[in-house]
Amino acid sequence: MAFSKIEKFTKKDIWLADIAKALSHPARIKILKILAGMNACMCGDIVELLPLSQSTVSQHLKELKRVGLITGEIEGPKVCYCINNANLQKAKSEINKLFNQVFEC
Amino acid sequence: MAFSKIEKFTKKDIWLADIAKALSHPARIKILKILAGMNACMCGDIVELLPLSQSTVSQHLKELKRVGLITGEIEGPKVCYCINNANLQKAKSEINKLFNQVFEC
DNA sequence: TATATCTATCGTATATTTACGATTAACGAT
DNA sequence: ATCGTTAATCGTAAATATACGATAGATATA
Repeated sequence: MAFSKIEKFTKKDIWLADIAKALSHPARIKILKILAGMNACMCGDIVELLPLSQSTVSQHLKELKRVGLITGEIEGPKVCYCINNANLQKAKSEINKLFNQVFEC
Repeated sequence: MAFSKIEKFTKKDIWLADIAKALSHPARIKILKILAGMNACMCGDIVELLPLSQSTVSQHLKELKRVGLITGEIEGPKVCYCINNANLQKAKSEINKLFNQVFEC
């Protein structure tokens, strides 16, 4: 790769691509669904619901947190993960906007 | 990585992740917007609109074609790329479904 | 205070992605 | 038939992602 060319694109496109990247692994899709199904937030029993090790799940959670789709609050010895509804809403609407923009061809 | 665990997830989640992966680079987001702006399909002058080499753009086009978001028809010595509206529509609605599913928490 | 539990991080191995230049293949025009 | 144009593919290098076990840090409980 020598050097990444990512900085040559618009902030918006970089942001959209970054959200898409966070959604680009089935484990992370599943984590979002699990967190939704719990309706209150929940801690890392997520690990038991995924066919992956604790450390790998932790990495996937970190990636979702990085783009702001979830939050993780320390609660005693556990960590309580939640969907970040505001950011999810923003992601949804921006992705929709992209699709609509691409449709009008 | 030793072995990928992707086959341990549902077909639907794998498919969603795959679409997201195709959208996970700003060059591919921009390519979709370019193709939309042309409203008829167009050939690889896309290259001139991107800060990337011809071979790199070709790889990005291949990735978008792989997941079916665009089509590429040979037209003489050129290749004419188009948005695949049906597949784009499907992607849009499934991603929306995912977001709505995750919201109801 | 010692112990058990939970989760992030470190170190590491392997796979995949990104990017480029060079080459090849396919075609139209001369 | 040759030449120029277009775009895919090959070979390669470097960056990033995926996955795990081991370890470390934080905390609740005994």
